[in-house]
Amino acid sequence: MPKISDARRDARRNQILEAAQRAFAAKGYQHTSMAEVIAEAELSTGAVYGYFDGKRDLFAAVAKQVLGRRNADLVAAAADGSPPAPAEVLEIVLDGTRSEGLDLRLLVQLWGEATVDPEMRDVVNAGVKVLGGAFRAALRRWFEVHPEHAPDGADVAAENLVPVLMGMGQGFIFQSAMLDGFDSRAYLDGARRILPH
Amino acid sequence: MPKISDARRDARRNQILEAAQRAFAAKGYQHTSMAEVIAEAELSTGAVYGYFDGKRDLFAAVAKQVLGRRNADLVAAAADGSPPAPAEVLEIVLDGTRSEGLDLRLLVQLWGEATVDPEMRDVVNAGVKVLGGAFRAALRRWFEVHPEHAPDGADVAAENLVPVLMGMGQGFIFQSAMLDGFDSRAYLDGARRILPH
DNA sequence: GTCTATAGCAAGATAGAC
DNA sequence: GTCTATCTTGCTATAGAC
Repeated sequence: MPKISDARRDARRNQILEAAQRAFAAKGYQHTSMAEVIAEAELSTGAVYGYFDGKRDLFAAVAKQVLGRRNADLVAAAADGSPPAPAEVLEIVLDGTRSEGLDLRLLVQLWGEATVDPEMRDVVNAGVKVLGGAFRAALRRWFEVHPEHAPDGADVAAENLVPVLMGMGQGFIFQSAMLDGFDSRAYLDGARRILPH
Repeated sequence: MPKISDARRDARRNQILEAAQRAFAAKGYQHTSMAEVIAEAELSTGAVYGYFDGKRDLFAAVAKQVLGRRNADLVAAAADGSPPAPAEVLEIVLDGTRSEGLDLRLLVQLWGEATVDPEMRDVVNAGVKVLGGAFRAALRRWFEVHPEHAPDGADVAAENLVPVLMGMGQGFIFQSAMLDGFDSRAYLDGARRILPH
């Protein structure tokens, strides 16, 4: 039986998660000390360790939350109205990050960490799998309405397009986080030009 | 005046770089200690610090070498014969990494580090700039031969395609390094299908 | 130029009071 | 549940012999 209400516990947990997200985005996961996360959350060591096992656990939780929100965007947008075109699918997901003010460097840091940490790798794989499913479903619906772009059927067309469309999204994230003078409109224009429409 | 010949010095330097590349790829830049790099190179602390200022300097040098080789591949392939189609441009660069046996996780780690380390960020920006120039030149030549895909001229068509084509390459690198059961052929097939040809 | 040994520091996590 | 104080570990980089 918890000493404080579940609602209050959840609020604290969220307070810590949001502070961690800010801190990690600012200085990077690797270069952020627990002391900095704790200061950002305006709590004390003991309090934070009461909610999370440590720095890795905290980063994994932040990542899961972020990936979950991206997926929710796409599912919501695909559910109502006419199915979005491939380029629009990409824009929905990327716009979600922008409107949320998500620092895309955080995702690139997650990728880097996932290359050597199996726990993080699992988080990334799970995120890509879920998001990929949402991509596939949205594309399939669009190809059903546009059979002229799907000679072998909507299923096959969607299946073929998913990896490379996600790749274009990952490329956007990378370039946006990394390149001086990245032009997101030009990138999306280029994508629109080659994607079926 | 060097106490040992330049050739010998270069060989030592390369020995260290290759050891560092192996060590970083295996455990990740962040999680590799200098002691491990030194053991891999079969040298001693003092010897390694005689050639590099420290771990960061070493990683930057490894990254520059790798990016330089990728660029050389593309320049060489574009120079002779008929200009490669967009999908082929992508394949040339990605095949180069495979034939070299480069562990793509190394690049993803570089990206992660570059989000927080200005020196690494400069390395990545310089690499993308050079490689982007090679992409642009190759695409321009192809569009000149295929004006039906370039209504506004070869220059504009190439300019528009470069960011998203590089993005597809970055997506490939990410997925290849990260996803369980990544199918590189399926990815490239999907790319070929949407790219002009 | 290369070696061994170690100084010196940063930071993740814990112990115990309240 | 939350706080302060601190313990412990691991690692980068240097100093000095050969």
